[in-house]
Amino acid sequence: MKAGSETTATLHDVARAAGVSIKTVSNVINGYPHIRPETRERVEKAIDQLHYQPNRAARSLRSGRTDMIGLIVPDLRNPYFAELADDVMRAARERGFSVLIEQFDLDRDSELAALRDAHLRGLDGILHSVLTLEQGDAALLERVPVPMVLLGERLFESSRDHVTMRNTEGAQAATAHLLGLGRRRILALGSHPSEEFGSPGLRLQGYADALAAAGVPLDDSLVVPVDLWHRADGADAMRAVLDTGVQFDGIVAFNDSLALGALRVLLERGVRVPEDVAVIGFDDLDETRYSLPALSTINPGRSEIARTAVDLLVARIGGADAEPPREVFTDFSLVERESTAATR
Amino acid sequence: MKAGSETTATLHDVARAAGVSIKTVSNVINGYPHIRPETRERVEKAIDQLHYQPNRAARSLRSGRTDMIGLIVPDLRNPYFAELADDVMRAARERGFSVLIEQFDLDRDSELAALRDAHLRGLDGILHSVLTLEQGDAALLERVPVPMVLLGERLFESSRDHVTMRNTEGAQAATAHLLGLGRRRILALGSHPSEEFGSPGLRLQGYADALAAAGVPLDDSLVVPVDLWHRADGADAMRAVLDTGVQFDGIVAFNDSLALGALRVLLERGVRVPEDVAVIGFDDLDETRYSLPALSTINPGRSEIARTAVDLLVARIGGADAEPPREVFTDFSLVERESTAATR
DNA sequence: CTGAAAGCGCTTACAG
DNA sequence: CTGAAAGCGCTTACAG
Repeated sequence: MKAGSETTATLHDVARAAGVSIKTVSNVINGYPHIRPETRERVEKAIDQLHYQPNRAARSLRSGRTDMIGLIVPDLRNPYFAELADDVMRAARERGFSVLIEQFDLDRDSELAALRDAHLRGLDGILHSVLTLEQGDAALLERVPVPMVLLGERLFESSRDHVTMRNTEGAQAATAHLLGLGRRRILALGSHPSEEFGSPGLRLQGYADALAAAGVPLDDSLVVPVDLWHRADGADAMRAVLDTGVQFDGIVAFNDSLALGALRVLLERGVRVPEDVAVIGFDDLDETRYSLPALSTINPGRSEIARTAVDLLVARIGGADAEPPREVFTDFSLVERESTAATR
Repeated sequence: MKAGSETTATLHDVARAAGVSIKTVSNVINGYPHIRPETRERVEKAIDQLHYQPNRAARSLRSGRTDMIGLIVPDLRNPYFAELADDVMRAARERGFSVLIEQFDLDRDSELAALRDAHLRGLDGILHSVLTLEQGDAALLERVPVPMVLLGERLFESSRDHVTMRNTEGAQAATAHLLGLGRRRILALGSHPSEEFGSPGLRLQGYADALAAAGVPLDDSLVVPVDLWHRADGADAMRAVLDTGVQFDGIVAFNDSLALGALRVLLERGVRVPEDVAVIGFDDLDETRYSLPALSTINPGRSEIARTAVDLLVARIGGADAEPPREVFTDFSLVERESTAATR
């Protein structure tokens, strides 16, 4: 054993240096009580001198835990998921977990592949942000060999916990907000006609509910399907709508990216926001504060979603694995900014 | 051994089911040649039936590898780092590695803490996006127990590989572009007066170089310090500049977020872009395509930075650990969009 | 081409 | 309060 050697010290090296058994060193490291102060001190000194850091693979092999959770999300270029990842990492860290992120690229095959990935076996648990999973995939979810919590809309029954916002109520609040400004021809931007459930379907439902409650008939020409919810798609859809000549005085966009894309086109075409058209989005992305005009939006409580999901997962990891799956809805709030300021 | 048992199969279970030794199973899994086809087939069948997945902790303990690399970045709310993380994950995956992301929250203590984190020991290598590290921290970098590649400006000498863009040349190109449009009073937005090196210092140098080359004297009142480079900071700085009454006809913002924040304030105040003021940023964030007007910017070759850094790291992990540290500069390009369109 | 055995570095009953 | 020993599930020389 050379002083200053580059080779990594093990528990045995520390034990030898401190003149105790490896059990005692392990006890000190893992914070067990009932160790004589002078023993503890000697061990800690040896740890410092040798720059000892436990071998995580050995610890995991023995304990069966890795203190890592996986976060499976569509992609981090989408600011919603980047901000979600940030929130999840903060919540996980508070609970003593690191986060391994896996992207899956917006298509179904890629999403399924992520759930079959062998890496899952090396994680204590998985947070999965659902995009295309459906009832037929429930069996696949059962086969994931670790605890798992789903984020986003529950499209199906499964044995897994699940955390989501109140999509329908959020969209209803957004629509009611525009109705309260006196708007009557409100575009619903981002529907997915083929999906009854999932965020698009639920948000469309909320839109319809709000109209019904206000006695405003639903005009199908105001419901605009947009397949992907990126900014470019919102811009494209907005151009198409303007080109048809359909009249409207408000927009409920089903996410902020769509709203921001639409905003850009409206301004480009000389449509004034909010004077001519009031616009509200969904997600409360950081950048909605800085768009021109600043975008009103539904804050889905993303931090709370992250915290709740991590807590549920940690509980499962901690042994609450037999309990029935839980479904948690988080609170949302309406954020009023310039794009829906009163103008009349 | 119950059929359909929930307990996880091990190599021994597979070996027993296939009637071979665990060595043979291991050989099949790790793709060694020279296995009789029928043996391989029997083993593969047993693996399928038992849903066998290797225990990664055991594999790591034995092999000394985890097939995971760490990515240490300031924070994912910043779109630059979210897009970088995306690029790094794609590059890593191609090389067979997963990515564990660690954020460090923009302050020095947090950045240093990330480098001391015990989790590093469980990774095959580290990619670290430098924010505040300086010469005095070189010793700390030596102590990181795994291969490491630094991203971003090299502020100091160390024994680690390093990948960055040509900051000075990029800023020079951006400034020259505005000069080429006939602009003469060009704001430099985002300087850090106390830092001579690092991105802010190098970009300011490029700005100064371009002015000098064009014979335009540098006016200190046009060099605007901005501490943080978030959109809100760009907006605040822009308001402050407009309030002083300083005249200008161009802006070189030291990153896109600053540019986007400034853009918002300019439009709010009725300043026309690019007619009154031409604006160019730095980073080529996805959203610069969709701002109003679309933002010209310097594309730093982020994907190439990510790929290069991952490749260097993988080479170190693969044993090229004795070679002297390499410094790699990636190519940038100037992306012309509406915010610097010719108007005269 | 395949097998028996050692050992990676921990944690955890089991003793004392 | 501390020690000696087993064993987590792999990979890897070493034999044959």
